[in-house]
Amino acid sequence: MVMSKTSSLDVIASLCKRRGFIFHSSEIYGGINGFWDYGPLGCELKRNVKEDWWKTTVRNREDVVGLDATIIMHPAIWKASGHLDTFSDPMSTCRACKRLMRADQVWDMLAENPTGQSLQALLDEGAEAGKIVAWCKGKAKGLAPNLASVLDADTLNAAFEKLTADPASYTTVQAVYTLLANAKSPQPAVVPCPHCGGELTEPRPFNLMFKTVVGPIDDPSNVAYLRPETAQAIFAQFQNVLATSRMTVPFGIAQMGKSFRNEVTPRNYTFRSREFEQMELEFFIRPDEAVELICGHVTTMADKPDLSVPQDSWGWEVWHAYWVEQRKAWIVACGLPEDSFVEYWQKPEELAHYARACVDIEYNFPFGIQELEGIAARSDYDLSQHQKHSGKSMEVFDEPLKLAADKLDDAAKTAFADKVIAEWCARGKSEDEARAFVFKLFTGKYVPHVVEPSAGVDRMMLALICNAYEEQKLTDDKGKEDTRIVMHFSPRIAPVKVAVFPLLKNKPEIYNKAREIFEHLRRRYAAFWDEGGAIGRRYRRQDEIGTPWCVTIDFQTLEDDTMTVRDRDSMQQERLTLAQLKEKLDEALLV
RNA sequence: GCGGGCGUAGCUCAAUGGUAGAGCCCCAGCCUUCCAAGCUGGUUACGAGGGUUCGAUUCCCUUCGCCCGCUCCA
Repeated sequence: MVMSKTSSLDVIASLCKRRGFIFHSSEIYGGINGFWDYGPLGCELKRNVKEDWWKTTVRNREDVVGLDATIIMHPAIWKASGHLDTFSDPMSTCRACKRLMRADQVWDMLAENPTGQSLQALLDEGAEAGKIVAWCKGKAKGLAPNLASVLDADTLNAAFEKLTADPASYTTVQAVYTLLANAKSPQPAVVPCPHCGGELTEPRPFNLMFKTVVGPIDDPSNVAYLRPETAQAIFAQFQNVLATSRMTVPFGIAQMGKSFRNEVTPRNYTFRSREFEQMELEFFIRPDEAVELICGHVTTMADKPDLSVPQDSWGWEVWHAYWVEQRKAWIVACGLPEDSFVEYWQKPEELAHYARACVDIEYNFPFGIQELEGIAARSDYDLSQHQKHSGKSMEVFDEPLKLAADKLDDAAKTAFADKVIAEWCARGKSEDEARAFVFKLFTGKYVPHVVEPSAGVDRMMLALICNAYEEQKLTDDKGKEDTRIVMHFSPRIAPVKVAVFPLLKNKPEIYNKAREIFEHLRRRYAAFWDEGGAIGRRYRRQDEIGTPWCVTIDFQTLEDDTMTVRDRDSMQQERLTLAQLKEKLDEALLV
């Protein structure tokens, strides 16, 4: 058997369409970029992935509860989270060198690049018009070749006249650079590209969040956004969940649902879609200082802890590592082999300013190694932001912490406070901030920290589909070659679990017995009935959609109630009774 | 958003300034005692809009989508 695992995305996309996994959204109207629909099999697969995640993350645990919040929320949430600022920068493109850049960063970029620094040096020497002209005729040809004064002698002359007539107006790099681009141009002045001197387009709003209007009046005061991530609702509803779920820190809140991002470049099939679905968990933990007060010490990764069962003494670092392991275990359970993905620990300089650590789980897609899921240790950033912006307390009261603090005498408290203040100051925080935090801690209160495993449903599905796809070259007994396409989905996520065939459809006794068995099985498992064509063809059809087992009812079934159970991957057959078959399925499918 | 390439049936691909064809898939029927067998019949396409032309799937323009690169990426 010759196997081929390296398949292009085109071949996979073609199968997905042919068999009803994935369609392009709005296809009859020409499609719409960055939006994809799941067909009959795709939606079963998606449902299975989500249910498996939910069961593993929420139902099978005692320390995680769920939330299902709205997609449209108060716009202040996105102000507090930082999305409104970071997702909506006006962008300009250079007409000459085609670079895209944030309009508000143009002058900073110039100041930091060789062109700006070269000009600054000229100004520092006391910029005379003649020197600037010489610069345009010399150095600038390499640094800013598309600058109007470099390209065009008339513009350069006009610039010279203005520099000579009014030197006081041209004392900054920005003023001179702008003049060199605009000396002869009609109004309005253009902004020159910091990279090449070419003309930038007008800044265009580049909103990565989808905007909408709440209520019938289309007015800026009614603007709201489709959420760019599901996580923020969890923070916004944190106190409600805490108050009603009878949970205490450490515990988690999970949510699955649609999110929307106006991606610059939707690319790579469903990988980067504008409408996508997330599975996010916010797992709230005690700050390390609280752990220390309660347990007397904080377990870190240096202690090489056993990560299988959570412990009270774990600090954020261990909790983070724990969730990385949990998430990897789930991914493997869904059918992605351990060696098909990599765990990438972001380097300190790559981390967002509030993040303490972030691990990307990356899968080796046909188009490259790309992120499936991220597990971030986000400190108390999110809850603190919402506390600040909403004015509502995001603190919890931690009884064991209060009891532990009460046992300390004043001297011990002072010593502890001094230690924490020193640590905080070493991390660049203010002494006042640290003191306030410790004071709260002694009363049993703090804003919880959070570890956030955030996975993309669609990315997971794409990885599962890519991983499952295989073309096998088979040679039969007579030496005839044949290609078998198999989707090796794990039974847990396979869209159809079991297919039922009557060996012959024109023999009523077999047919009726098969229907009876099918009706029995379908009530418990996603089952599929197929009576069309030869038996081999029916097996191959199921291979292509990844059905793990096919059962065939034949004459022997009528005698001893056994049926042929054919395994997708090995193509081996065995005879089982209905009870034995159910046992086999239950064992493989239990999450 | 820019540059380049590409859009013909569900899929993979032909041909053509003058009625668009194949293989596979799919559907119905016959046949069939375990791996895409056979026979009969059937559905389905020039991405969209405009222009040139007696006539455009073919030439031109616009648009939409896909692919590659650039750019961007809490």
